[in-house]
Amino acid sequence: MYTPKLEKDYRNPLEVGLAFLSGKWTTRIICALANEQPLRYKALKARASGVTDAVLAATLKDLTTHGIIQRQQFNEIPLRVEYRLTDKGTAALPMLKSICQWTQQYNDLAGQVRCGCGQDNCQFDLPTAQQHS
Amino acid sequence: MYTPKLEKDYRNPLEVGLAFLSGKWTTRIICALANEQPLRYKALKARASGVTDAVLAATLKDLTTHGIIQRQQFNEIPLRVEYRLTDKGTAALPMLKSICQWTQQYNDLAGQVRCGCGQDNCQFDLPTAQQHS
DNA sequence: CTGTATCCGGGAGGATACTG
DNA sequence: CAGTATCCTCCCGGATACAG
Repeated sequence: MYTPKLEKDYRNPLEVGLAFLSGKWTTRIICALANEQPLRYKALKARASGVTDAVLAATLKDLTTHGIIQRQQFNEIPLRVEYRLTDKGTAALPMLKSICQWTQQYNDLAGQVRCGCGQDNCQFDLPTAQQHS
Repeated sequence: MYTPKLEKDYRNPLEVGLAFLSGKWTTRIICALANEQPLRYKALKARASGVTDAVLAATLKDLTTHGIIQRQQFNEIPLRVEYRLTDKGTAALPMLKSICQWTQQYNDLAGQVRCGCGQDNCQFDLPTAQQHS
């Protein structure tokens, strides 16, 4: 189990918000859930390609703790767990969108970056610049 | 000098944009410049209280490289350097604002976090929740 | 005054093995 | 199926000393 030693030094809400999104897999999970809900653990792992169980589980727990996603467990055999965005998580989407747009508007990223979540309608999978201009 | 060994794995513009803002002092410098322009090196250091020269210089160079701030050097004795936001940097402010608002709306941060930039009119110094509701 | 060079610690994130 | 336990690597950010 990981427990931080040093205290964070947040000086305004902006930094707190940024900290929520700073995890390597955080936005990828939000992205996946924004396109398809609910998703099971295994489905999330497939969409966040490259993540290991240890890191995925930690990220999901973190997002759940912060109230961005919701965990629903069904005690079946085999075990089934479904994740979906909370209202807070859904409310974050326009914010993420604005970051995405700013980046595209001021950088030449044409064709260089794709979401890779595997969903054709992924709203963060925007390969061409100025798509939203 | 620091040179990264592993390549970053950006999958969409969102992650690229987030990476710009991920430095510990990045938003603090943008915040300070948003309230007062131009600012000299020493003034920036005072406003981003706690930063060391090595880290401040690295952050400024990074922001300059990414076209978010502009560096103007006057070859006087003693040396004078002024920093200000570029158009790209200014365009980032609404985006930062949206992050700030989302955080405040969905978290109880009343009185807990302040910018500390020392400017009375700092637009990121928002101590009470729902200030923008 | 405005930085750079160098060294260093801590922690996020990853690999692997194992479990209810 | 859906995780946890443990160990480990890599690099960001900080301290200090020094330079143009």
